[in-house]
Amino acid sequence: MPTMTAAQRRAAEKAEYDIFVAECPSRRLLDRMSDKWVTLVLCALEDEPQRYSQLARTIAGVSQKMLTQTLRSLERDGMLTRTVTPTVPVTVTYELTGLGRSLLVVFAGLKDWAESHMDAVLEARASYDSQP
Amino acid sequence: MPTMTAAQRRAAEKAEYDIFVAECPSRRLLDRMSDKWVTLVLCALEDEPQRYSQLARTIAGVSQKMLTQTLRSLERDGMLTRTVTPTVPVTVTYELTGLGRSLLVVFAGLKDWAESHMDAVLEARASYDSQP
DNA sequence: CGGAATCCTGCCTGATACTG
DNA sequence: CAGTATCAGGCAGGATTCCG
Repeated sequence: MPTMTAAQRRAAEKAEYDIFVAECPSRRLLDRMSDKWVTLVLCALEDEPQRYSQLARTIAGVSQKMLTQTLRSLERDGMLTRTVTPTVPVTVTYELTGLGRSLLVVFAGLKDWAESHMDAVLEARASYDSQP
Repeated sequence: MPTMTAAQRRAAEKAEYDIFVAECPSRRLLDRMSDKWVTLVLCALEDEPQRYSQLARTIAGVSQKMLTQTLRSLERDGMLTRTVTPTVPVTVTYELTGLGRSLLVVFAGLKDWAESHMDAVLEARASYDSQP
């Protein structure tokens, strides 16, 4: 439904850029960043620009379809640049932009958290599962 | 599944806690944290414990199914506690644990990024779309 | 109120084949 | 090498109904 209810419109006006409003661009952004492949692609490009096939190898388990789709959307959002070098065969290089790099900083925090708190999570999970 | 294949065990030994290995617990954690509802639930519980119906109202657009599913998984992972008060009708309260609160700090960074870089993304997107 | 159970739809995703 | 196109399936996720 393209129209908003009165309640939705009221909420939108009241708190612009509210992450809890589904229609808010900031929420859309959050949804996009929540994409599992987005995180991995950005992390893979952290140190240096990479070619398509390199990315495919680094990110184990991704299909070409998803990799291409993710790269396109990230390019569209200004997170990375796509450079085609007309060699034979053609060479395509992906590189983070400043914007993408700034997001990477946030993701780095996420990654650090995952690696340092994983034990606690596994413990909690085991404890939960052992209960009737 | 308690058992690992030889290949999985080899991968686990070779690069422990490698985010790019699909079988790695840290990757699993990342996948889970990438869940869009997880982010929103944790943000909703930031200030104070909330009841089920309060959460459903705060997080616009979530179905009961997804809300319940997300809450269960977060409880299992030790991110929040579920307290049942036997009133009539029953009252269920969800509250962040220390672990959950530590993750919230990371998410806060994500939220800030989304709200402060949204304009740049929208600009990049418009520029991308205007090209042939 | 706070779910659990059920059914059903769609799009996410993988596999395969083809192009430049 | 770096994709695009197509097909097919599986499961995420929504809507609905019922229960303690």
